[in-house]
Amino acid sequence: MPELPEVENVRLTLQNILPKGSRFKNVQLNRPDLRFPFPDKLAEKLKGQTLLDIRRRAKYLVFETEKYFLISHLGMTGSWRALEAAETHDHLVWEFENAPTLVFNDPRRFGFISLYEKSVTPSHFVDLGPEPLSDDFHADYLFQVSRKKNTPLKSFLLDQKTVAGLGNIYVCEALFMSGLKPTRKAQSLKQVESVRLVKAIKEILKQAIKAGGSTIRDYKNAEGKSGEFQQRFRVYGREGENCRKCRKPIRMIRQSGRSTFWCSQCQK
DNA sequence: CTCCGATCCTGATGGC
DNA sequence: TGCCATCAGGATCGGA
Repeated sequence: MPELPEVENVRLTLQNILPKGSRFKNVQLNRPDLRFPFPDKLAEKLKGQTLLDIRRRAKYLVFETEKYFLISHLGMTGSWRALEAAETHDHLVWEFENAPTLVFNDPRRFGFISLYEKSVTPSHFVDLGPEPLSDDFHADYLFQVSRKKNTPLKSFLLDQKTVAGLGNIYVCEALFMSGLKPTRKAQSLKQVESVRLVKAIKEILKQAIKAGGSTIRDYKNAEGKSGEFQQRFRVYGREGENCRKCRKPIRMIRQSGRSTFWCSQCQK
């Protein structure tokens, strides 16, 4: 489900729901695990903790309390939302002293929650590449890390070590916007092309964040609102439809088990 | 080390 | 209507 723009919108809406200083009153686990077991003694540890900030790194949400970084990954179908009252079949329920109850639900259970003392760097973050919207992500960087990479551009950009936060939708859209063919080897990237590609990635992500992310099927932010960016897709999910630029039919191929959508006329 | 396929899991959808 | 196959926004693991 959620790539960087969706997770960023979940973060923004969570910030509206939970003011800084909200204190955990009760934590209820309705099953022992999601993708991984819930952290040991999660409920006991969180009770009484005060929420200091809600951040995002790549596709991870980071809840900061006095003692902990609590990491939430949404997998494909994970969602946070505010509830008026408790009593629910959701997987995780958080009650606060002075804020609405928050629930996490994840039908496919590819998401997870983990908890770290603040002195520890969460293991999920160790091998992550730069944030795509930060100054650390620039054309020289992308050009350098693409040298000797024999993998297709598509897989290269999906790899969170290259740049952290892109998923299937935004990789397809960024490759279209920059006019690059998804099957090309990463090492074939020219310097001028890496400039175009970095610009396209930043542009697409900014537009998508502003549009509230993309809702293909069931994505909603924490306030229950769907995204709008799917209305502006140029290639994703448009197999057989005409390219908005050249009118040639959009193609779909399979790369590393994922669908790739692209235009054979516009992308070289 | 690099790269790819298989895998975790449920639910929605389309063909017969 | 019912049943089965296919597909899905992600990340990790193991083998080639």
